[in-house]
Amino acid sequence: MAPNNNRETQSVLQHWHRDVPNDRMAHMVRDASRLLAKSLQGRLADHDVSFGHWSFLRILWVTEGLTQRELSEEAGVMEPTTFTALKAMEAKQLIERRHLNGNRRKLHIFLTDKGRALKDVLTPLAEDVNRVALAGVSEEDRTTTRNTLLAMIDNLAIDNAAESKIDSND
Amino acid sequence: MAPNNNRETQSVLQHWHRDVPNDRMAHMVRDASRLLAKSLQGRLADHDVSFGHWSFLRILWVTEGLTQRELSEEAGVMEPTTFTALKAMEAKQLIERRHLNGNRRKLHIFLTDKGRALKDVLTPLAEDVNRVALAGVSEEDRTTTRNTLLAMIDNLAIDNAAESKIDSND
DNA sequence: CCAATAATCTTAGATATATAAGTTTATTTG
DNA sequence: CAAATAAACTTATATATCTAAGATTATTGG
Repeated sequence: MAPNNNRETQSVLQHWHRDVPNDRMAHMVRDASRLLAKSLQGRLADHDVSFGHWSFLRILWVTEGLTQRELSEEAGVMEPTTFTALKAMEAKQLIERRHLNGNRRKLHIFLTDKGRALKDVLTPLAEDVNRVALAGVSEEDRTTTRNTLLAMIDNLAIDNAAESKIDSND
Repeated sequence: MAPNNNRETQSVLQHWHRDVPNDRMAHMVRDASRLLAKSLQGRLADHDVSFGHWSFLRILWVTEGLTQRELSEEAGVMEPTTFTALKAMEAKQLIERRHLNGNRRKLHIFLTDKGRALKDVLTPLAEDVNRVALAGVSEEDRTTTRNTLLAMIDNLAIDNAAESKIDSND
């Protein structure tokens, strides 16, 4: 069936089903991350929302009025990333950027009605991707995996902080 | 200790330690993936090798002479990505691109001595990152996590193939 | 209160990735 | 065997991300 695309699919599967060296967790995480992004992206594209914009919308649906810096921290990306995304989102009239209380440094971000309305449309798409991705995985294994990922995130955050400390010791 | 950087570190940790919704595995995978990349990148930078180049070197250390297309499949990336990386790697004299047997279409990739010699230098760095990332995680949990990731990769590869099939039905 | 410092946003430029479309070369088939 | 098709590489362009450095505005300490 469908001899057309699927070259990529096949090769990813082949790759991981051959031999997975015991010390290469990083590759699996990377592959999974790319595929997750692609799956969500495909669904979001139907609503003219990019993957990057979605990650900020998601935060704003919970809390409006955060500054760009706060949004960066919440999203776990650097400020220029946030800046670029928010400028584009402003142009698309998903958000507004406003100075509050006469503070001309901080920029607070608010959703437009359009941006707010997307919540009910897009949230199910992300849930769908998670559901598809985890099909056939037991609740117990999901929990274990979540804990492992959490441990990795902790370990690596510390490692990266240590690295950048060394760098600045020149 | 070091009140300088660590803002990022702190926020990533805070973020994940607050509340992890049951249906948001995707975010953890994405965060872990970014941090893994950053950790390795920091180590590779000392040897003037980028993260992208490393992923091709790694394949070539096992098998030289693959075509660009084969390398793309093995690395799990699209051909333009491979093309750009390999051109840069050729310029850095890490690889050579050669036509074989008079076939002027396929380009086969071979390591230079310089590229080959990097294996013993860089491999430990990747192993180091994996070791750091997984510190404190039991062998059993690692296996479970690997299996979950493998299931996710399988599920998503199928999902993406289905999506692109729908797209081409216009 | 004002000069130094810090915070915040912005700009510039790099890397890693993708999709879409173009070019060249091989292969297949009427 | 020549035209059509397919394979492989390349170019163009876009998105998501980063680091480094610049500009502006607040805050703080003498």
